[in-house]
Amino acid sequence: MDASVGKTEAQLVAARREHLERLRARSSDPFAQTKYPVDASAAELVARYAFLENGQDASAEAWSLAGRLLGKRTMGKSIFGDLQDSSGRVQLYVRKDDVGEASFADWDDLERGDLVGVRGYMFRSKMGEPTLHVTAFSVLGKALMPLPDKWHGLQDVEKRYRQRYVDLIVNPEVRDTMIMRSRLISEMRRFIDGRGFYEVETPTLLHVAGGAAARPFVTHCNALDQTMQLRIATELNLKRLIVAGLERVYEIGRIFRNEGIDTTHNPEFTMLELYAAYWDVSDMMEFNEELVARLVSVAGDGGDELAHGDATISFARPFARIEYFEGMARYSEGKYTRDGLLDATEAQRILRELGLPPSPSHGHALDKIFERVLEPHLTAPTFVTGYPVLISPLAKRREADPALADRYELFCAGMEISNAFTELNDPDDQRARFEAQIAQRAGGDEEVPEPDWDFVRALEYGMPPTAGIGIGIDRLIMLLTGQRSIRDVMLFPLQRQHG
RNA sequence: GCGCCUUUAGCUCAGUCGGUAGAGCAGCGGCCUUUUAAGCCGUUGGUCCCGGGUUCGAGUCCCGGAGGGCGCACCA
Repeated sequence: MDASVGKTEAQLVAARREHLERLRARSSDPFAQTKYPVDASAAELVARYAFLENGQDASAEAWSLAGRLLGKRTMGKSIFGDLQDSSGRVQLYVRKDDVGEASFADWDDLERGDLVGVRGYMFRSKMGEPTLHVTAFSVLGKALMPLPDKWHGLQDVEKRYRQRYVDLIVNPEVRDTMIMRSRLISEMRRFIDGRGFYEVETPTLLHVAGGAAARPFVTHCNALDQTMQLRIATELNLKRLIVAGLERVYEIGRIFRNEGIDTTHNPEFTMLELYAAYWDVSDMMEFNEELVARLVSVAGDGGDELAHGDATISFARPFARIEYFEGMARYSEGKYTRDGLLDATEAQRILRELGLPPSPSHGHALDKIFERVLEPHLTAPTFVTGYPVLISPLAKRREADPALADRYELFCAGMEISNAFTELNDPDDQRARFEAQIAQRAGGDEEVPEPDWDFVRALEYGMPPTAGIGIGIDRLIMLLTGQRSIRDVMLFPLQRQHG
């Protein structure tokens, strides 16, 4: 806890401790409670009794619910309160006549933030508010810390991230977003499981973090007395499982990349990777389109559109498709052609022309040009297909055009949503591409991973033709919930430790 | 790493030209048995992010530092 508690805050805490002692003195010790029989939720009750007219009650049916008291309006011998549980909020009404003098006195020592269990029946107040008329209650916990402003909630962004529990208590929109995230991931699993995939877990601690271009976090394993790296992708281990014959596998898990932090990057984030033996990239594209359409429907209340800023994005299928080099040419008025981009010297010249710094490698240059030239135009969901092999070290070549990989990326709102390809399963080609990466590393591109030679050996045992996909879950949730910062779709985003 | 913005009561925020700290909510004491940002009366509460400097005097101006946000750079 924060050691520097201000005087005002200390007084507020002291007052709450006095209330606690008074409750204990009347043998209603909040912290002595172990459980409470709950048979309803706030949202359920409000929905179930929607038919009640103003002033009408349903006193024949009693319900018990529990949650946090978020408001208290004392009117002499009666009290209105607001109870919040995980489903939402419902108003409470307590009368001295109903609960008795001794019990009513407990409410003097209850305040915003406390945890209560209540039993009673529903009615609709004169003003039309669905309300639980409380006939009995228990104090289930005491908040010793004062909650933020009841109207403005918690606005201080830093405190919201550092003390997310407070943010979630008082800011309903934050709760809604996090609950929607959970529902969307759950729906994603249901969709995938329904197609015969096994969910698997592969190691987070690795000797060589591969499968992507990123700097890893480095740590040390005491038992082995060896340096370890945190994974930057799950790709290579999942493909080992394809070699092993599991045929359809996926993992939803944390990935760690020791790089910058901004509105679309957090050092640890959640990735879905999925591999299907005997599929090719076009099977994956269809799967991807269906999955995204399904999630849009969940997030968008059954529709196929999502609000994005002031605009609306349609996810009506089929999504747009454009070839990588076609797109580059189109959005450069024909200046950046396939031949030019595939020439390392010309690619560096284009970088200069765009005012970008020189790249440590040809592949890096292509990515920079793509981000500048094409990506900003990809607002509607669009599959960009046919990536150059030189930036696709793990993808299979197109048979008809060996400079290109059978790969696509799905973009939306200027953000990369997924990356998929027919997997390279020729061990000799894979070994050659790893060797090319060693040269890139030597050339100064520190993002290029160290080769994982055991992965080549795995391919030497034979991997069936396979398609794979990676989806950055956090960015997808941002898109689906209309959040502008990755921190607003993560429960506990990374913050610098206080000095 | 660079630039801009920001940090005042538990929370949300004012604070003019440099003149010695304000409001609402919360809390505390009252009144009130259908209110809902309840209302009415009274009232407590401050490391103005930290450290220097200028000044008779700094929340305010200057320098340095820290946290946070945004943008750029970085980041498949």
